[in-house]
Amino acid sequence: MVESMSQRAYDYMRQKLSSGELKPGMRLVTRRVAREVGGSLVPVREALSRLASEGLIEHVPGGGAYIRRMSREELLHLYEMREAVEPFAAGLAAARIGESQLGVLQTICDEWLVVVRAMRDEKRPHATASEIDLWLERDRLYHDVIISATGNPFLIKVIADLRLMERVYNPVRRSGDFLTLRVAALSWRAHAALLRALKKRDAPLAQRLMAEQIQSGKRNVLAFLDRQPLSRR
Amino acid sequence: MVESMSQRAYDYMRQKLSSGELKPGMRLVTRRVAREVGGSLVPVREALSRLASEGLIEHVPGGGAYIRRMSREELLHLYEMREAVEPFAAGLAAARIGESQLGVLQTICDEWLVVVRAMRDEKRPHATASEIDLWLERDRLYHDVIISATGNPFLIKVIADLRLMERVYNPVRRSGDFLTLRVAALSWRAHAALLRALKKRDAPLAQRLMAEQIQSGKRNVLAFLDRQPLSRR
DNA sequence: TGATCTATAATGATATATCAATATAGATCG
DNA sequence: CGATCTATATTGATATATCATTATAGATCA
Repeated sequence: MVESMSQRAYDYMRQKLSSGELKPGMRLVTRRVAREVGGSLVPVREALSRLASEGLIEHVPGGGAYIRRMSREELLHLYEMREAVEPFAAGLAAARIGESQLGVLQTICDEWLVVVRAMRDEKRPHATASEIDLWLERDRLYHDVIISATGNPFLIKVIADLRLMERVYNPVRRSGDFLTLRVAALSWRAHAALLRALKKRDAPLAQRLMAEQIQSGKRNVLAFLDRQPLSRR
Repeated sequence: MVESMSQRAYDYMRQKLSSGELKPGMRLVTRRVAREVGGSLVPVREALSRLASEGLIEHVPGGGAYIRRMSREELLHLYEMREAVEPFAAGLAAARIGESQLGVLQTICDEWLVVVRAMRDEKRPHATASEIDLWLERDRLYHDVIISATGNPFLIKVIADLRLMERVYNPVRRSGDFLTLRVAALSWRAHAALLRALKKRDAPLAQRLMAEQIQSGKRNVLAFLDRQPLSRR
């Protein structure tokens, strides 16, 4: 057993949350999870305790564990929290990021640009499924690089948790056709601008650009929610 | 049983951390904790998992749980994290705090002023033990009030954890004679200035003043550490 | 005496068992 | 046929048991 059962159960649940397989409101039955990861109840409960502490699941006393639901108000609080820490992290990263990490970011921006140009040249208003997968995977990597560049484990942990929540609760990214040419082009421009700020070591600018990215994300989510009927499940 | 064993064990450990009874590097023996709280191993392990997730304890695989140690560098990261969130919270609080909460803060500042004047009039360079207790207890309350005023549960949880860490790892407050007349007077002035900013609903000023408070705290800790020989235990 | 080896105890990690509360599905009755 | 009642199963929460590893204390021997 290379890693503990507790850790395996924890990773298993995070993975399922990250992939979108576990959706808000779903019940987590301890024995079922234990069977799925091939362990017993104790390590699974430990994993669920950790996830509850991170705010991803909710324990109803005597009534089991559920993937946390998030009201519109709570979603706003989530974005508010991200506005507190992620721009701050971007500012730190501007001072601390290394050349090789900047190279990774540049590569990601180049890949995005390829997608944007393909969509424009082929006059496609929406990205393909594989383009969306690439886009989102690179988005995770891009932000991971910046956050890691702060070198601050507290910041890294908190932001990782917030970003996982964002993936669980942001309904936009699950909508399938969110990546329009317009959205892709704007997103590419914003990330490229942030990269330029990091290269120039311009901390205040990097901070401001990251704040704008988050606020833009928040606006998108709110607009989406307002178009949507009340969420089911 | 009004609360779950798991919660009781968790509260028990947080209490012991908060009071300073548990110090960095100490080993936590599951069976011993279980006996102390009157439960069994399972809920205690759940509580320890939560605390580990919060960064307060460290699990050495196969080797037990220890109160986390924090290097000078990690302590700097802790303060850096606080600089990210607490000033932000103070800025939000300036917009959202209610009149009654402002009244609580005013009362606390008044109590502090009484202590400062007593020390000055009686020409005592150091506070008494009971004055220190009062001072620290009101300091906790003061900051709790501000953080709660944000109304943002994410922010509240993260800052509560950071402040608990600060209590565990800040060696200054455990030194007994930290509350000199000078320190008390400066601290009172800083907190009173922040309160004025909150009353004026001046978010940028509140944010800046909170940042200065944290930076000042950081300087104190660093100066203390530099005067200190290598920490024992 | 001092070093090493061994038996014992302590401990972490996990598995299994227990018990009460809750949900579920039949069965019974009006 | 529908409502209610009861037996059964499921589940959460906790306790206890098991097993491997590590620490500890004697005991043995050079």
